[in-house]
Amino acid sequence: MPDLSIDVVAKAAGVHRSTVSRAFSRPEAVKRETREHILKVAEGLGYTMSPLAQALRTKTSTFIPLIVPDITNPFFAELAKTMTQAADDRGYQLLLCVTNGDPAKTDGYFTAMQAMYAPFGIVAPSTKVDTEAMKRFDFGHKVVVIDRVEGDDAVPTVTVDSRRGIMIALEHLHSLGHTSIGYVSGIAGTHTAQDRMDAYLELSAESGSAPVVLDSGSDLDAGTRGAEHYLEMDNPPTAIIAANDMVAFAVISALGQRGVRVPEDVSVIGFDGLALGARFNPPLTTVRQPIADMGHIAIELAEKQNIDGSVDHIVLEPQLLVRGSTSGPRK
Amino acid sequence: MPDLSIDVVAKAAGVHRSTVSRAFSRPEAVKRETREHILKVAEGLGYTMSPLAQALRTKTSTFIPLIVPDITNPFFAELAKTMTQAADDRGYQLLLCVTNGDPAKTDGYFTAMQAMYAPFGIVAPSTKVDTEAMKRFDFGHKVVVIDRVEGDDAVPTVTVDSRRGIMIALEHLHSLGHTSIGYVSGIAGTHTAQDRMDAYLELSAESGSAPVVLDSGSDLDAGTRGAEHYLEMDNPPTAIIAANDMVAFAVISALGQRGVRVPEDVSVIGFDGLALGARFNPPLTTVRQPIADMGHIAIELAEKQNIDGSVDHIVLEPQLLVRGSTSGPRK
DNA sequence: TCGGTTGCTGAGATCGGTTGCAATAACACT
DNA sequence: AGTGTTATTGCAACCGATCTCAGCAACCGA
Repeated sequence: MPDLSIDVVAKAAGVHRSTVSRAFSRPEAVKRETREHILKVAEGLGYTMSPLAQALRTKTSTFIPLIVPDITNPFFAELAKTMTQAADDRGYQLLLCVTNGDPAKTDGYFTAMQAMYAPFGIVAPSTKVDTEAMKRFDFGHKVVVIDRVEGDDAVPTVTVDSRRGIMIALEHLHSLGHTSIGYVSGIAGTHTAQDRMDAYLELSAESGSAPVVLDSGSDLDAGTRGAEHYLEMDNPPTAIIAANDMVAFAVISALGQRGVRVPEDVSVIGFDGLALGARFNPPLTTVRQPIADMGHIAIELAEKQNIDGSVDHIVLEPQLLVRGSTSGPRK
Repeated sequence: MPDLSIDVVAKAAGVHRSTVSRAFSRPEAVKRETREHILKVAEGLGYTMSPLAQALRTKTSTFIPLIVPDITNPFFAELAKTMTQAADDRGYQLLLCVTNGDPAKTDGYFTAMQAMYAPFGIVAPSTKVDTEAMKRFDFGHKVVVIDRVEGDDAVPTVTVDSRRGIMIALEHLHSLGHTSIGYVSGIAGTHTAQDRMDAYLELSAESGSAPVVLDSGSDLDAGTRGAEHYLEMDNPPTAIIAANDMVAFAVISALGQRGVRVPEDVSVIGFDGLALGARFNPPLTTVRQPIADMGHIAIELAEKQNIDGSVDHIVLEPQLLVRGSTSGPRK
């Protein structure tokens, strides 16, 4: 594969490099036939422009970093998937950056992002660590966050309405006849986790039933502990809301190992709407986040901000997704 | 953030650009004190070299593309996770490329990879499409494939021993007392899927029991169809081997919806060893692939090949991971 | 026929580094 | 002191594009 530079094409087409460059990046500035000829020659040679050289010169690239803490978490995986598509649709190239919760790595990715002249980046939920780093690198105006953020003002965000989601879950459970509804918390550090918990506490109180927090832990074992707590109770709730689908899985699994069946003995509802949930045993009823929309919107927000400097905060509506893990309470 | 180029540092340190360059990339070529001084100045300015400019000039970068068909599949997610780490350990930066099975995208990533001067790339399973593209782009000698490959010779591979894995599953099931063991196939197009199927067929025959292929389909619904098939049988097997964990999940889920319980009514064993399986209901017994090892080894293989041109084929041993989805056959 | 536009293309500097080559300094040896 | 090495550093071309500016031809109206 002979090295193909713009000069090679230029020579082959009998024009100057700058003309070739224009033929590609500013078509209207080149005479129609010249351009067509150049394009044909380039095509024949199998030439493509070097994104590196391009980025170096123009100080802007088409690389969009997506920073997630853990790609193993299906929520982030689905997000990554739809965002890859969304980015692609708009001519960007998504770069997945997995921090594994390591602040040093977050820092690393931010500097890399800077160095690669990424026009903007997307940060998925999103501990304080990440947002701090964001500011430190003066990226406040080039990042979209998929979560609510501390100083809500500086950076655009897209979130789903946590309170509404919990409300939907509660309503669903109420409508099935449940009155005693427990809660198991999710991954700590994120605002959404906190929001969901708060919403549960408030809405429970409002509806007159006492909140039962089975576990407020942060790690992946919250589900397991929540289940244990449930088993120890004299008068356990007849339904459980899990802060997210992964936790719901863990709860159901742990319960199952103790002989408690879902939904026969206790109903469980998740939060996320993972595709995986459809293949769980039983299929998981859950509050669905419009993940695909989030991806597209995040990119739109970023582009919009880059143009007119606007900082928007989009809040999406979650939806109820009824599958098999909820039913009426056991008599 | 003032633009930080090598010249800025050079001026600040009172030396020439080339000296700064050497201080970073060829330390031994600069007098100790000079280097230290430069590094200090750079540090103070918060300077980092531009990987872009560097790659452009040296025609080699530290970007390692990892090409996967679907990041939503937990197997690839786990692979991506460990490979990110492995790459990081060696000073590389992993770029996750998700093709969603789109050949055009695969092509796109390959050219991008070429343009970015990636020293090599990793392709995870891996339909014919991918391997063809590999050759088309003359990347045969710069790619490691995580799967077995057609013309096994040209490109280094790391795989786990499918036959051995199936054997382990079979042995486990036999030791529990099962004699009639069904099989549900996995995602098509990959060699590993074919290998596992073949191994099942052969080994079943050898052990004297007739193979029962519940579904040989390729898509994600193979599990569901397999379960349906099972339900229609007059004399269904007492255990099922699923070609991979995802399929196992689907099988158990579909079975569960029809009132068939695992492992009480039928045992199910998966293949992959996903962390997710531990939180399934019931926790999934499975044949574990050493995913983390695969990641590290893939990178080692690539580096080795880059140095001495060797093309190795590493085959790893799978392990049995007993959890809760298998037990003795129902009397 | 001449000054003024307009449209297109070529020259050459530049982005941020790398690197072969030359220049200088320092040191060893006869 | 004279000469040969060796260690450092500066110079300048180069990687593959982009972009401003200038040159040039065609075109317009008077």
